[in-house]
Amino acid sequence: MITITLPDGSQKQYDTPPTVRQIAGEIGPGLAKAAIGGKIDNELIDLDRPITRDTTLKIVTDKNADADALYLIRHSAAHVMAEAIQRLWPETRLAYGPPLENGFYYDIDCPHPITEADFPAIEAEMDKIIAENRPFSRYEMSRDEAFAKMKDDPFKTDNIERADGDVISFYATGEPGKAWEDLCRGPHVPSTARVGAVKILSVAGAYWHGDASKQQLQRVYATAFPDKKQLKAYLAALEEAKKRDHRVIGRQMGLFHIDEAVGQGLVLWKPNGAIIRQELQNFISEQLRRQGYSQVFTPHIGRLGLYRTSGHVPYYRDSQYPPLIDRETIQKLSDEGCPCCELANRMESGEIDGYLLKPMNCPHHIKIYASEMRSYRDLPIRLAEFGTVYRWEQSGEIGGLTRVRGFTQDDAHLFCTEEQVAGELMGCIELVKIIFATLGMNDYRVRVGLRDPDSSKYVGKPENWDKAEAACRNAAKTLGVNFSEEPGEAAFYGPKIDFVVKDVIGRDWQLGTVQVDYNLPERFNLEYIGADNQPHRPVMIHRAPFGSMERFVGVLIEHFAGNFPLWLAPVQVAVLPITENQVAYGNDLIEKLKAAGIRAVIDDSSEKIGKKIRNAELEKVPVMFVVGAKEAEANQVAVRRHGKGDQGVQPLEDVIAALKQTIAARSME
RNA sequence: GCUGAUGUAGCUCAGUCGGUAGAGCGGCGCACUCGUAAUGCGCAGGUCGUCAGUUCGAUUCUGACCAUCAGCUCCA
Repeated sequence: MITITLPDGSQKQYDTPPTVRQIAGEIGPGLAKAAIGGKIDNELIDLDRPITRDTTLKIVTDKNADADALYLIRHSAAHVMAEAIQRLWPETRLAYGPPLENGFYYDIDCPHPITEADFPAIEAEMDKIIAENRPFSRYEMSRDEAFAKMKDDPFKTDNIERADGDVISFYATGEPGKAWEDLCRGPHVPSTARVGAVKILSVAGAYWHGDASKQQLQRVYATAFPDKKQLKAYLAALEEAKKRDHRVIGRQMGLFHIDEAVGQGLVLWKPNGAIIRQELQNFISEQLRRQGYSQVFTPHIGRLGLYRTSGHVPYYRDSQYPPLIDRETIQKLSDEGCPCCELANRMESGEIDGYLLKPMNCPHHIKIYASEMRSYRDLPIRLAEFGTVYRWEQSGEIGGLTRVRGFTQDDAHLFCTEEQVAGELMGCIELVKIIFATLGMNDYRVRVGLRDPDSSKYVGKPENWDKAEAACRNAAKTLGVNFSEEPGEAAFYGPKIDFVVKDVIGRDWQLGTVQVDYNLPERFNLEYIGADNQPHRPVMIHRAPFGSMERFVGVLIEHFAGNFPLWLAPVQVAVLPITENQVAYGNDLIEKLKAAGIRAVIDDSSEKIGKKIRNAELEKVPVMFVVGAKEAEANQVAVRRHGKGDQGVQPLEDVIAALKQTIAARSME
């Protein structure tokens, strides 16, 4: 007897294993028609797969396009796409084709380089297969049989090796043995027609097993929905998201510029962008004063030996700008006929000195700490700097403000005793939370980055790592937010707590970070004198609540879609005189706004008021003062808010007082 | 770094089957003096990403390089 429990709590009992199709049919013909699969406990299954145990059952339908339905549809669409591609290019071999959050892809080894021009043909072929309405038929065999069947296909052989269990399944779209088929764990929709509407999105290279030393395959990205309407809505949403891209808005609003002549990944902050950055810096500086930080300044370069001590040289040579060497040394080496590779070797060995553009601020801050004898009474010492660092990121990775080669961290290093670590970590996390709350950024995830036990890139003793990882884990637990532990995501000197957000096209970016470090204090032999009059080693905490100003502002632009709250808006008020006769009054307003510390511009062009309003709206200026003869007469302004329209005529002094208050409160308005 | 695509005016883009280019917006000028998302007319602006090659002639064809975009890999 098999008992099936439905979502409403009702139960059904069967003598022989029922299928989802059968159960759906008993509930109602409409449901049976809409059903594309089932979910027993937490496992998706085919519509026609017998259920052999007592379980809960949710019937998955394509009427309700939830995550389960989309998973089935997209997993099945991947098969349809693979079949279509193999019809067009029969020599194509299939590697791996999983569903994704918003679609699916298939990694293929295809002699024909697929380009966008091929998409319509692939889609047309897919549409044919969908129209053919062929059933997805599952059949199974033993692992050994599967190996024998797939012995000529290295990708599928590899997939079998990675599969769990002794039973390997195949899905044919049609009659097994006669129709197209693929090795697959399933489950799938009952027939190709249920795949609905598909769209090929892009194609890119992808390494087999994600290993850059392995063969590169073609990865075709696509998406699928139950019907054309939902597909269209998704594609429209993608287009909308692109308009929020910080690279687009950054240009429109004159926030930043990246110039080929300056260099890849090197950001020029234009006046409007500089205002946003400065406001953010002012904001965090206030928090730092409150939390007892000390501001420091350090130069952009440091001698190689410093980074040899820290561990940056030689481990991170490939991700740094090459060192600078003084002119005399270069001349001397040139006279000796020293080749470049020899120069590199001699610098690495320490035989030749040079300066590195700093890839991190910590060594400089460490030297500030070490410049005086420190007592336990001095601790914790918190050194903060908006420090600009340079890293040689791979060219293919660079883009916009989110991944750059020169960036400014809102960096600080805390030197404290072992006992103070937990409290200091809490303070750092609090800071990040304040920032996110102030800016209304609630959609973030927290990652605790731990060391990868199999990697050799880390410095320091295992026992130090254990202590540091425990401290991070404990601090994360106090957050009140879910977090994931991710091995391999640690910094080379210690574990970290990262705050990660998504950009408009769904890419993850690390913003705030808090890192515990027992290792650099040891490498630099840092000390403080304890109450016992003995030297002790401090613990270091690295933290940057924004992460980098560049990346943070990039993400922030997209978060607000350029519609910044008043305190951050580059232009806070646009004064719009209705005719030239009010320009003098308008200029008067500008002076008064300036005196109140409000950033304002006047549109004294000879355009009509409608055009002036349109321009100010497009420039996303939060507040507009529309002033005509009546307002000038009465020392009033007609207030208009961006996106909200006319707010009515108000006395100037009242409006300015209200704006000042909103700005001072850093309100989200 | 790898795979693929792209690069024409400040921006968005059209165009040239090889004979040195055009629109809209923006800018400038003039007229209009206007009440909550586009007033009209005129003008200026381009070594068609860079450098080679083929050709009588290259923005167009070929190659290399640079940059941008997407993905992969990487990210102290």
